[in-house]
Amino acid sequence: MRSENQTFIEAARRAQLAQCAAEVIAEGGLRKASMVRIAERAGVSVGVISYHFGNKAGLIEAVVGEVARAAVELMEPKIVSQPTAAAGLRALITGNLEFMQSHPEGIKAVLEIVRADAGVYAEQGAKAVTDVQKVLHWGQQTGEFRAFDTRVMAVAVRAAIDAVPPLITPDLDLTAYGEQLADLFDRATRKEAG
Amino acid sequence: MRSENQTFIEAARRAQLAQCAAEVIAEGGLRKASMVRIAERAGVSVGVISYHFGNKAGLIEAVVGEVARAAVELMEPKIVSQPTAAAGLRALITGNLEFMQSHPEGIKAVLEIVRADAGVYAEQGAKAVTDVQKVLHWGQQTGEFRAFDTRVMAVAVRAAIDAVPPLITPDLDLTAYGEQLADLFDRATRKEAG
Amino acid sequence: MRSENQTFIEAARRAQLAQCAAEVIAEGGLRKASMVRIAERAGVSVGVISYHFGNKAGLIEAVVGEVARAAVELMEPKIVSQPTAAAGLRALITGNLEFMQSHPEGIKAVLEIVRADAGVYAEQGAKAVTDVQKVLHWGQQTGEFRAFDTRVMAVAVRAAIDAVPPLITPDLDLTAYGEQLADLFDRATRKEAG
Amino acid sequence: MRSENQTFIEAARRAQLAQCAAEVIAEGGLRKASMVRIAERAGVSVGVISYHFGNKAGLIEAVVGEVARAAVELMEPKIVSQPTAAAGLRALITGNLEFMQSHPEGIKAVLEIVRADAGVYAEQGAKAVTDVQKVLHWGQQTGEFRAFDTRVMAVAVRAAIDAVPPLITPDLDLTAYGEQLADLFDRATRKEAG
DNA sequence: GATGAATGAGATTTCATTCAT
DNA sequence: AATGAATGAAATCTCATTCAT
Repeated sequence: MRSENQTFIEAARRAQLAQCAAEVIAEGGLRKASMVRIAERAGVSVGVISYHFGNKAGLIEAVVGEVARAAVELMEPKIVSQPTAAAGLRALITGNLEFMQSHPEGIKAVLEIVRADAGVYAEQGAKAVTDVQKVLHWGQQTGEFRAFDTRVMAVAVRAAIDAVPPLITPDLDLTAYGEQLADLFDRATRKEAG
Repeated sequence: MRSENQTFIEAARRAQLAQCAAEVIAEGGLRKASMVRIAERAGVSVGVISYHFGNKAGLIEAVVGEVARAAVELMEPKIVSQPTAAAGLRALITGNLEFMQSHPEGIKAVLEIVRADAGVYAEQGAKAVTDVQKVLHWGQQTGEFRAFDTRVMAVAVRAAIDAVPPLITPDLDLTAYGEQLADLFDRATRKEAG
Repeated sequence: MRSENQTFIEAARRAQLAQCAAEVIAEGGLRKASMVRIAERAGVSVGVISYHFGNKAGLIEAVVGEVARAAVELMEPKIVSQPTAAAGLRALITGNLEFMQSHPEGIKAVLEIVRADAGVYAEQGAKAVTDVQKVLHWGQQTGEFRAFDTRVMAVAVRAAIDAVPPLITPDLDLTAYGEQLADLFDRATRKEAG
Repeated sequence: MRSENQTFIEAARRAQLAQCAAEVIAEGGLRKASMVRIAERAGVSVGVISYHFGNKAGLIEAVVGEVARAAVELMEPKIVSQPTAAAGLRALITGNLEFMQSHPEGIKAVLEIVRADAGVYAEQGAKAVTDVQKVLHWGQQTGEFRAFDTRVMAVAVRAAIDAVPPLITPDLDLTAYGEQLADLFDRATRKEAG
């Protein structure tokens, strides 16, 4: 019971610190997100971060991990439950934008991180593309989608989605944006006379 | 003849240093592109960079400036000479990819810079989008293009293009990639039964 | 007890570093007083200074602040408690020299700083003169002092005082020096046949 | 004839460069007076300074030398030709201020230099004081002056004079200032019932 | 578990000086 | 004589990391 409690506290602490880190990164970019600033935001001293995450890389990894986990959790069921590939692609796009709505700092931070440490996160970046590619293959095999290079299309979808976070303002209607983007790629992928 | 010669040497040195900077940035990202590394690549001492560009910001500006100038020079005439907006959009996309073919390090470096110093280059980034938007407006006014949010579409076009440089390898056929991308946005923009 | 202790350590460290800085500046001038030299004198690494004072300007400010506070504390009551302006002027002069006796490095350092960063400390320099000027006005209004340009006199008093620190040696009798200087300005200011 | 001509050009060049250096130092202080800035002011390249003066120290020395020579030339005859020590002291003070009138940049520059490199110019500084002291001794021996510590008085005179250059503005009446200062020290030095 | 003082490496910038042309 | 490109040292500042308490 004691260790469970401790583990719980530990997990909560890690989540809190990761959240603070995400906020700081989202606001000022990765370069300005020093350990001191993150610690200040969390109201703790720098040593705490080292204690919980080993080093800065560990913290960054945790930020990415938390957001990725939440993203997959939210979006995956929505996509795979769709009856058609076209609906799956639409769900993928709108699901991503919904996620941005609910986790704007998290997604901004992760994009900052992935872009700055492209080398380290190459694998994650590649997976983000192949996940899209799977849906595209699905649609080509069912005959819903026309013939096109799935990699080119997947990269474009991914890029179009990842371009959104920096545009987010209180005024931006992400639902409408998602519909526009989904229409865009619906037309780009489907066979001629839908 | 003497001063011309000296000006020539000066210009050559600047070009050489800017080229080295672009290479280092393209390879390792902006964060790892310290003055020391750039100077080492060029085979000179760090002071030389300060001497020619004043400071690091001056060097970075020079890199961006050179690439931007070359890019506009190559692409603008191609786009504006097109008879239709659809052809203009295709030219914009394929022109960009052609430019990447000839200046891969330059374009990689500039994208790194613009993303890392988003604040400083916000204007340039916005212009890159509005330039696309102009072509889209043109097509909507001639009736070639369907109704869509031009900002969403322009951002997607720009993002799809800017996603390419990191993918470049000796094996990648940029011409084919360009045709695929142009087809993608051709279908995404045109009226139903073209 | 713990936090008080820590605050105490922090304050002691700051005072120690400010003292070391003052010594180094007093000995070799501000130009030679690099962070490295000051840190060496204190037996710590350079980063410690940034840690405690933010940057070099912060350290310098601290040196000036400490000395100025101590100087005002020591001298102000002595001057304002005098019954006549003549006695006030004498107290001002001898008080300054007494302070030099007890804080020779501090006063040397501050004079170095104020002279080197004339622009930054223009206000402080001006105040040092107007403080003298006030006493002179007082004497002219009570009729103790003859008519003279109080600015010229005040500048001369201030300059004569500030010229002393570089002359300080173990042999120099500052009390006698103070009496001589006070006599000088007593005669310079008073009405003809006192 | 050739070498004389060359020597003449050489001397003119040196004087011009020293003048430019004095101006730059007077305007921005010694710290901002880099070789590049001085060379720019003179419209030549940095190498020229090294060529003519060996190094920066040589240039600085030349600046001090030129001003000192001009000052002595102007003031010495005025002082020694006075019939009384009191008149001599007055001439010393007003002569110095007249010199500031005609060579404001030179005198500002020299004061900057002497203060910054106090160690190097200790001798010159000492001489400036003993020159005053000689006049004071003279007055004490003739009985014009009262008994006082000539060193204290001389330092005060020198300090009061050297405090003036930073105060110079187009509005400041240096002649009036000189009279005030001369009156001050006249009263400070003379016997009781003048 | 937490603190925060201290370290030391790395980056930029400035500058006097040198030297080939 | 003059130029100006290049060097190399010195200085400041920022930070991730470590460690005694």
